[in-house]
Amino acid sequence: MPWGRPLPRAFFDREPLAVARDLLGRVVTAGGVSVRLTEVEAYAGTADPASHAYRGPTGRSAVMFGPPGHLYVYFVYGMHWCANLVCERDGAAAAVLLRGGEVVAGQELARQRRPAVRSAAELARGPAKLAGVLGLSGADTGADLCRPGAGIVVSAGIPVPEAAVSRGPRVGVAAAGEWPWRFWVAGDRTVSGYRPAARRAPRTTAPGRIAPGSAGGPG
DNA sequence: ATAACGATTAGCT
DNA sequence: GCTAATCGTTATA
Repeated sequence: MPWGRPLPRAFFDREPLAVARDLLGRVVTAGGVSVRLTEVEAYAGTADPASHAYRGPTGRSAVMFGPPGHLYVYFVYGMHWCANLVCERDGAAAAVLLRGGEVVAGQELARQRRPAVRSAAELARGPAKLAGVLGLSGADTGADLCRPGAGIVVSAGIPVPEAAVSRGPRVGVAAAGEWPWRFWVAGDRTVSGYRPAARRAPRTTAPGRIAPGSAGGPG
């Protein structure tokens, strides 16, 4: 592998802010494609209103409560997958969302997986595109990235010096959106643009209607 | 059982 | 810049 040794589990067994900052420049390899990370976001489990783990373990967030160095892939907007790396000790529920990066190997495969993309810089710009070019989906949740011979790995890559690291609020996050827990490589074209949380559309259906079948359905 | 919503993207103006 | 697409997860009844 040309991207150096896979990162040890101890790398992920730290608070998410430290892991997120140190993930910049590292290389994620999966499904025949490698991406060098340029943009990530930290999520801090039960202490973080924006985290999927905020309200305690559920079927979806269970893997976040497990040991570090595992993959958490979730489905959103009815069509996209986004990939996280679980951090902190077993029992804590922190994770880092992979938001952007540069495709450094397997570009042809990546193009096949994202036919709509026009430029190389755009291939893995945005969390769903990044997970998409790597071929990740819910089936990969729970994968152990630190096991010898793992099919999905995070390699040492080339760490980013402090002077090149920028930090600011997380993208598209309503609750606790102002927390500056997003890290990116300053000026890099593979970093997605900032977007505040989407405004909710006004209600179109009147509230308080009685659902059909609610009175006398099958037991 | 059911409504509301989402850590987004692509396509169009 | 604006918004349709599309469905699993969650909270609530």
